[in-house]
Amino acid sequence: MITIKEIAEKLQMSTTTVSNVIHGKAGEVSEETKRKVQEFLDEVDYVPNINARNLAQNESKIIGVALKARADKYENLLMDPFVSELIGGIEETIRNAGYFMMLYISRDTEKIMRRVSTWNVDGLILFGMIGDDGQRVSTKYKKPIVCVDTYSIEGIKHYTNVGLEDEKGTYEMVKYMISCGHERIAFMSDNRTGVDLARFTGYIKALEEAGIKYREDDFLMIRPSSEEIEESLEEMCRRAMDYTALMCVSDLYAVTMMSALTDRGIRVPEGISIAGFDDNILGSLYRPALTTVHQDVKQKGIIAAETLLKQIKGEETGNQIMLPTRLVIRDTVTKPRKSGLSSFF
Amino acid sequence: MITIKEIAEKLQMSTTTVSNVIHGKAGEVSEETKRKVQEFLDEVDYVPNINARNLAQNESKIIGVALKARADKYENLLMDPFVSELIGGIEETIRNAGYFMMLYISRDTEKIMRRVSTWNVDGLILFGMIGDDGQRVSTKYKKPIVCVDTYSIEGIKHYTNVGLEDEKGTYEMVKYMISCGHERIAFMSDNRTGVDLARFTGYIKALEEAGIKYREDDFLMIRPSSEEIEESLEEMCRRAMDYTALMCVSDLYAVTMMSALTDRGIRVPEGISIAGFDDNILGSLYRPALTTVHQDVKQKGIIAAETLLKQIKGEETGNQIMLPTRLVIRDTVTKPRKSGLSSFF
DNA sequence: TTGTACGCGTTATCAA
DNA sequence: TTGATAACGCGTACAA
Repeated sequence: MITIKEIAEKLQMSTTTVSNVIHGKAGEVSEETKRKVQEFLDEVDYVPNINARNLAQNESKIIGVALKARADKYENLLMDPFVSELIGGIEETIRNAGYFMMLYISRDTEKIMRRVSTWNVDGLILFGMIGDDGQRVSTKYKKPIVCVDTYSIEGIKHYTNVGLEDEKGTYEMVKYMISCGHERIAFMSDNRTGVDLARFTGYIKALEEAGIKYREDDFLMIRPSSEEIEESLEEMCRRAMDYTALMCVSDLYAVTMMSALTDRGIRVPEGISIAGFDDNILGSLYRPALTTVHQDVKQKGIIAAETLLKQIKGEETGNQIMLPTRLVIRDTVTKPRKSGLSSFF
Repeated sequence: MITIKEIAEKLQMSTTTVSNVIHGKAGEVSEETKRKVQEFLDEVDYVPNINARNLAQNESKIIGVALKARADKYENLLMDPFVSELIGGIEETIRNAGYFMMLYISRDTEKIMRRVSTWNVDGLILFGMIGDDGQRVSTKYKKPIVCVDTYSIEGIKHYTNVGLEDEKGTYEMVKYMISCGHERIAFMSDNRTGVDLARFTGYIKALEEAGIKYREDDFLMIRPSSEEIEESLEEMCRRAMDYTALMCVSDLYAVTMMSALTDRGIRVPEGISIAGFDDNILGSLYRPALTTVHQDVKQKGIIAAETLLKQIKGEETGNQIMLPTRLVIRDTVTKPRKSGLSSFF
C-alpha cells in the first residue's frame, strides 16, 4: 500500500502537490508536474487509505443499513424475498451515488445503534423497527435517518419514513372479496403491530363498510417459528375451514397456506379463496397463481435511499412518503363455495 | 461524538489512561481510576471512532463481499433466494467475529476491483466470477480472497474456493430418475459454464452409465431475460414434451417450468417428471412438492466467511472446499407416463 | 506553483 | 501507576 508521502518522496515534491493532482485541482498545479504525478500514480496503482481520508474529512461515504430481525421470524432475515428485494433497490441507488453500503442485522436495537455509531456512517436506513425503537435511535444518533415501513414516528424531527398504503391495500382486496360474494373472511398474520396492524385495519374497515361483523376468532395468528410451524399450520387449516376466504398479510403466508391446504385435500380457490400481499415471486409462480396486493419493493428501497441521500445533502424531505398499492387479480379468489366444506372430503 | 481526548480532559488525566481502561488493560491501571473512568464512559456513552482506530492499527475490520451479476439474469441479483441466503450466512459469521460487511454488486469485474481496493478491506468474498475473472482479481489484490462456486482457479495461490459437489448432485438425481424408469431425460439451464456446466456433466455421466445416448437437442437452453422469457417458456414446454423427465439446473427453473406446464394443461409428475437443484423455499412450498438436490446455501456462506477469517489470521486453508449434496425425494419424479403426451390433451 | 505544518482520534512507546 | 509524545495517512490553510 503506497502512500502519498512515499510518492512525494520518490517524485521529489510535496505531498500537497500529489494530493492536488489526485483530486484534480487542476488550476493549482502545472501541466508538467500533473502529468508526471499522474503517470506515477497509474504505475504504482495508488489507492488512498480510506480510514485516513475519513478521519481527516469526518465523513465516510458509507450508508448504514440496519435490519432488525424479529426473534420469531425467519432465522435468516435475508431469505425473505421482501428484504432482499428492498436491499437490492437500496444498494443500487447508493452505489450509483458513489456511496457504499454497510449491512448490519441484529435483533437488538441497542446493539444496532452501538455498531452503527461506531462507524460514523453518513446516514442510516432502518428496517424492522417497532414501538419506540425509532425514537431511541434518533435521540442517540444525530445524522440523517430514513425508516422503511415504520409506524411510530410521531413527533420526531430528522426522520423520514418510507411506507406503503398498507391499509388501503387490504381494504381494497377485502372489498373485492366481498364483491365476489364472500361474507366469512378470515385474516391471517403473525402479529398485530406496525405494518401488520395497518393491513389488519384495512381488512376491518372493509368488513365494517359491508356490514359484516368481525369477531376476535377471525384473526388467525400463525406461529412461524420452525418448531411450531407444523402444529400451527394444522390449527390454521382447521380454523380456516370455517371461512370461505382468507386474507393473508403476505404472499409468503398465502402460499404457505395454499400448500398446507392442498396437503389436506382442500383445493384453492374451490374450497377456499385466498389472497396475499406483496406480489412476489412466490405467488406469481404458484399454481393457481395468487391473487394479491402489489407493492413495488425495489422501488421502496430506491425511494428510501434517494430520500436519505437528499437529507445528507441537507435538503428537507418531509417525514412521510406513502407508496401506492395495486390489486393483482389472478386465480385464487373466486365465488364462495355453496355450502360447508364437507363436500370436499 | 465524544472523544478520548475530551474524556481525559474532563477527568483530568491522560488519554493513555482512558484508552487503557477502555481496553481493559487492568494491570496497568489502579482500581480507583479504572472505576472513575468506567463510570464516566457509561455516562457519556462513548463509542470509538473506527476510522481513527483502524488508521492507528492498519486494519479495517471490513470484509468486502462482491457479487458479479450476469447481465442476462435477474435485474436484481439479491432477489435470487440463493444469493440472499448465502449473504445471510456470510453476514452472520462476519458479524459474530467482530467484522463488518461491505456489499457491492456489479457486472464489471474491473469496477468491482476498483471499488474494492479503495476500501482497504481485510479480505474479500467473491461470487459469480467466471473465466479468468478470479485470476485478474487475485493479481491486483493481494489480500485474502475466498470465492464461492467458482470453477476456474487453477494455479492461483492465496485463493480458496468454496464449492459444491455439483456434478455428483445431478449425477445422483438423474440416476434416480433412470431407476424410476425414465430414459428420455432432458436437461435445462441458461448457460453452459461454471456451476451449470458441472451439473450438466453429472447429468451426462448418469446417462452414459445407463447406456442412454445424449443428443444436443436434450439440452434445453432457457433465455430468462424478462423480454424473452414468455417466448422462451413456450419453446421449453413444447420441447419438453418429447421427454418423460426434466432435470433442471435450479429450483427456480424447475418451479418456473411446473407453472408453465400447468398453464398448458400438462400435469407434473403425471405428464412429465421434474427435478430441481438447490432445495429452496420455492420448491418446498410448491405443490406438488419438488424433488430436488439439496445444498445448504447458508452453510456455504458460513464456510466461506470462516475460511476467509482464517486466512486473515494467517492460517492456511487449502484451495478447494467441496460441500456435499443430498437427494430430497418429494413428489415431482415418478414413473414415466406410458406413451406419448397426446393422452393429456 | 509549490511546500510546510497541523489536525483528525486512536494506539503504542517510553519515560517519569 | 501515569503521562507525554510519536506515529498512522490524508486533506488543507497558509506561507513561501
